[in-house]
This record gives sequence, C-alpha cells and structure tokens, in this order.
Amino acid sequence: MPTLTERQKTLLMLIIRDYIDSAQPVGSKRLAEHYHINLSSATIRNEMAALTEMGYLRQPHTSAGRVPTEEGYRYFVSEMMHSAELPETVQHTISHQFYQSRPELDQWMTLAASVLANQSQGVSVVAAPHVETTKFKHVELISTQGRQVLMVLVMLGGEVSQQILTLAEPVAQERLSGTATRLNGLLTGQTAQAISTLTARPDPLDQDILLLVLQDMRRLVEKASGEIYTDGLTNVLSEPEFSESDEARRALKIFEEPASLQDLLTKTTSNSNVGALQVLIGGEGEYDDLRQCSLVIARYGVPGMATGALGVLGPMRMSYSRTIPTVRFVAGLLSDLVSDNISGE
Amino acid sequence: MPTLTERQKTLLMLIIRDYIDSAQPVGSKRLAEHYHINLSSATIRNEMAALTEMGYLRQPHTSAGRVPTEEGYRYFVSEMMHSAELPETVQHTISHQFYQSRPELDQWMTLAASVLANQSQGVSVVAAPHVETTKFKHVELISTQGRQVLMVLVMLGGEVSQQILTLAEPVAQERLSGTATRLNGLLTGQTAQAISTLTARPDPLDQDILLLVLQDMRRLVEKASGEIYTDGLTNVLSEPEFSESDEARRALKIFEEPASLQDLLTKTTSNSNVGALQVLIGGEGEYDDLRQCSLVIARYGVPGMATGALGVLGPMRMSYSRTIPTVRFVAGLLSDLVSDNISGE
DNA sequence: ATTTAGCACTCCCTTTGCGAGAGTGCCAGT
DNA sequence: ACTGGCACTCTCGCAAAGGGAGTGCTAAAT
Repeated sequence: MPTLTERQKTLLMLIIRDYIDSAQPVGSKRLAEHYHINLSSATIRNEMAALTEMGYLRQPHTSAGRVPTEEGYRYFVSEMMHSAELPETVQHTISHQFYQSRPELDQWMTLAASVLANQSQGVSVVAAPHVETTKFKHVELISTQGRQVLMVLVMLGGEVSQQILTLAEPVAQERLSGTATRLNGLLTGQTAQAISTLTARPDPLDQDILLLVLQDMRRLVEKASGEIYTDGLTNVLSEPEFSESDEARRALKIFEEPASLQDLLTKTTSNSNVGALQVLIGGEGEYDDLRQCSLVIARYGVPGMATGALGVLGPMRMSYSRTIPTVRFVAGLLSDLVSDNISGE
Repeated sequence: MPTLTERQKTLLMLIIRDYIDSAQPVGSKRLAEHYHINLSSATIRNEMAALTEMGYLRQPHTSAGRVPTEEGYRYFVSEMMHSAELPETVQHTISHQFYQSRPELDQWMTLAASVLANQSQGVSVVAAPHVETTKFKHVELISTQGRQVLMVLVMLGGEVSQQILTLAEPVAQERLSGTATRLNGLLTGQTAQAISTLTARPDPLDQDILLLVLQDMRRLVEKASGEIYTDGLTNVLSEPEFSESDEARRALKIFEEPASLQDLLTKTTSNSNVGALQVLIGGEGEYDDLRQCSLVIARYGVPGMATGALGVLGPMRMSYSRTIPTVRFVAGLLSDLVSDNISGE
C-alpha cells in the first residue's frame, strides 16, 4: 500500500467528492477552476497520473477525466469514517421521531428504514433484533372459533410470537386456560433446551401444546434474524447507474427475496461487533450482483441478548459522507431502544 | 361505439397481442407474414386505416406501424375478459401452495402477492381483509416487564390485534388476569358502538383498560383496509416503459407509500362487488402517475363481514390474458379462505 | 364489390464524416 | 518543483446521406 502525500490526499478527496455528485469523469482543468487550490492544471495532471498509477483512479478512455476505482472509494471511506458525525439538529429530529412514535418494534423498524432511506437517498434495509437465547415467559391460549386456537407466546425480553393452531377437535376455553396456567407454572424461565428434556405430561392436551410451544421457541431461535424492513427503492431508480445499466438493477432483486437479504446481512456482519460499521464497496469480489453498488451496514442491539442489522445500499457513487454517519447514528439509537427494552427483565 | 366486422376484430386482437410482446409498432406486412391470415398486406392496411379512424389504433408517426390506443386495449380486454381461465394445472399448483402453507393470514397474503407477481410478471399488491363491523371476543393482558403490558385483543371472526401498553405503575399478573376476566364477561359479542355507552367500572384499572380496548377496536374499524403486501417490483423494471421513461417510474412511488396505495385500492374498488374485476387502463384520466400503466384489481372476501382488495400493476402493454385470469383466480381463492375462517364463528 | 399488386412518398433510424471541446502526456523553461 | 505550451487522442454533437419499413392511393384482377 503506497502512501500518499498530503496534496495527493486532498486531491483524491476532491475528485471523489466531485464525482459523487456530478457522476461525470472529472478532469484536471475543471478541478483547478472550481476549487481554489493554488495549482495549475498541469500539476494536477501529474498528481492524477500518480494516483492512477497507484490504483486509486482510472480513466474510462484515454483523454477523458478520471473516475475513482473501488480502491479509491475505500481510501476515501477509511479517511472520513471516524470523523464524520451527523449534525446535532438532525440527530435531534431523528431521536424525537423515535421517542414520540408508538413504542412498538414494528413502528421502530419502519421508522428506522424510512430515516435511513431519506437521509442517505439510498435503499435501506433493517432486520429486526433477534434473540440469541430465548427463555419462556408466558403462554396464552385463546379459542378463536371451532377447532382453531390462537397461541400467544411471550419470551423473557418481550419478544412475542403468535400462531394459530388447529386442534383435532373443539376444546372449551376453560380447558385451554387450565392448560395454559399449568404450562406457565412449569416453564417460566426455561430455555428451549431445558424444556425439551421435560418428561411427559398426564393431560394429553397439555402434552400436545407443550410440543407446539417447544417447536415455536425453536423456530424463533433458529431463524437467522428478525423480519426485514426496507424503504427507498425509488430513491435509487433515478440514479444513472440503475436507470441505464441492467446490471445495477439486478442488485435490487436481492431486496425482493427476504431470504437472500438476511443471508447477506448476517454473513457480512457476523464477524463484526455491534457498533462497528462495515462498508462493502463494489461487492468486494464476493457478490456479483453488487458489483456496481456499495453497502454500508452495521449490527445493533445488545450482544449476547438480542441483535439485529441494518444498512443502506446505493450506487458505488453514493454519498458516503451522509450515509455513514446516519447508519452509525441510527444503529446507536436502536441499540439504546433494544437495551431499554431488555433491561427491565 | 362503432361495431367491428369479424375480420377487424381478429385483426385488432392480433395487433394488440403482437404489440404486447414485441413492444414495437406493428405494420401490415409483418402481420401478413407472421400470422397466416389469408390476406394481403394491402387489405390489412385498409382495415388498419379503419381501426385507426375508429380510435382503436394510432400511429406514432406517419409511416410507422400501429400501436393500440387505450380504447383499443379496453376493447381487447372486454372481449377476452369472460372467456379467460387459468389452465387447470396452474390452478392446482396455486391452490396446493395455499393449502400447504401455514394457515395464517400473513402467510396467505405473502403467498398471494408472490403468485400474482410471478404469473403476471407485474407488480402485485394485496390488502389484507378488513372487517366491516368488529365485535369483541376476548382480551388477554400479559405483563411483559415492569410497567409494560401486552394486550392481545381477539375479535369475532378471528382478527387479532396486539399492543404494548405502558401503565403508570407496575401491576401484578394476577390483577391483570382478574381485569381481563371481568372485561371478557362484560364485553363478549359487543360492538365498539355498544361498548362506548357502558357506564363506568368500579376498579380504576378495569376502567383504564376498557378505554384502551375501545380505542383499539375503533382503530381497527377505522383504518381503511388491512396491511399491504407487495411483490414483483423488479419484474417491471426491465420493461422498456419503466427503464426508459421517468414517467412510468414515478408510478412505482405509489408502492412505497402504503397510505396512498390503500387509498387507490379502496377508492377504485369501493363501488364494485366482490368477484368482479376492474381494469384501469392508463389511469383512466384520474391518476396522472399511472398514465402509462394499467391496473387489474378485484375485491375479495365476504361482503358485509370482511373484505380486502388485490391487484396487479404493469405497463399498459401488460399481458392481460395472463393477468386477468390470475387475479380472478387468486381473488376467488382468498375469498374461500376468508369465508372458511369466518363461517366457524 | 372486394381484394390485391404496384408505386410514390414519408418519416425514422442508423451510419458516416467532421469539427469542436475537453483532457492527456510530455518537454522545456522558469 | 512547478508551470506553460504543444501535439495528440478520444468523445460528443451535429448534419447529411442512405436504407428500410410502412403508408395511402390508384388501377387492375378476381
């Protein structure tokens, strides 16, 4: 990794910044005129040649301006990563929105997706927090009609799962309530692990429901992450990368398949800590469909208890200086909310 | 409305069909060669002139082929509306998917959106069924942590609403259960209307919860329709209408704002019966953003009890012969499911 | 009376050529 | 070490030219 002189650094930064909002290859003359650096275009040309040599810039064709390479973006991002903060007023506006919304996970996720999309002008994706070990807290059985029973399962930490069961034959609400009460006494505080070793129950209904509870708890833990929320798809459609090339558009397909999206999120953030951002530029050789895109992602939540992931996808040319602080800030905010929600346990 | 000769009719059908999958203006020669009608291109030209005169076709410019007008599409649609049926094998595949999915509304809606999108290659939208009058069936109060209480409200017909309440001070589960039991005895079978006239309760907790229940029931009835599910956005992005013109792309913005989408669905289907399809071609002068699009929609469910809406959006050039039967079939399927779900009441 | 063949015409779309403009690399001079 | 100058390259936009597809009309054939 060659080192850059101070001048090369500022030049590189300027070029990338210019390209990000013009989407046009940037040339030496333009640079010398628009930004008041006291350098002639010739000097800039020399430096550009050096930067090109080092792999930070490239020319679409001989005698066009320069365009940043993935390497260039990476350098740019690593330079401004730490310093960047969202303006305080914006921070306040966002927090305010969160604290005045209805205190429900669903609302928070939707809001987070919306904030991310609007601030970054990219496509946002938020995966709901997912518990790592689930402990039983309470089960409720409510007869809805005929043989159908609504089972509501509440976990320590507040996660709720509801499911409709269809029993072999109609059962009165009283009997259901009895079963629920017995199971509550028996299971409170237990993990799925512990429950699976319990011996058989005398009442056949108790036994059936116990199995269903267990199955549901397992499902909760096994699924890789929580539900997915996205927003801002249309933001990106007007960007030249997406409206012109088929290739970038293919990246959007990922957002229609929750499974592959979860995959991407968990895979790329699995080895990173809560609080640390990750910036994937140009698919990093791994994801073909993202070759023209960048992805800024972060984990949030309370490690060991419940964590989720969120991020923003945009063209490689996206406004990192806006996206990165936003992702960081929203991740922090959600971490606080999750932690508030858990602490009361 | 001028009447068409049999020959003009078949010609019009062919032209539209050809344009639908070529996206190119279709000329007389091409028509004479590709489809083995025993007519010379000259004759076809005469008929085309007549059809143009009548307003079913138009020429982008002198001496280009013909393109269907909105009027043309309307004729086309009204001609094939009734006869069109989905092939039996497809019908079976789809039903099969529904009956083997978990019997939950959420699953069904997602599946319906997916089937519609795949079959029609357009963007699908499904609004969950919404009850017209809600009667109370059961309330459950579960302390989750500290002052937070999960309220689960079940309506006659099986609709479920859950909400987290934050009380002024912590309350023991026993007391919550007592309140729930008392309210259940009191409210079963009542409408929101009736409940609002009830006199005050002695226990202050009972009173508070009663108000919250009432509020929630009102919210359920008031919201115009159920939650919105969509799928297939990317299907449409590769169509020339969307990848070339900004205008068509603007139509997709509607899909990012659940509110405006619900509006559209309810407004356009409010005066139509369950089971009747509606086909909006080119926004029908009403919706500017849909000028280049068509929309096939239907209501489903059980009138008077619970109904929802679903539909497919595509370019005006969409494959009606595939979309219309699919929408009709899926609407029927969902109607059956909803009706099964209600009948047991 | 209807259909068809032929013809002249119109308009789009692509190709071609050319000049302007922007940018580059390099060299020589400050 | 920087800058001015110069020759060179390549894109882009524009205009002109040619091909192609399609049309409308008329006159002949069925």
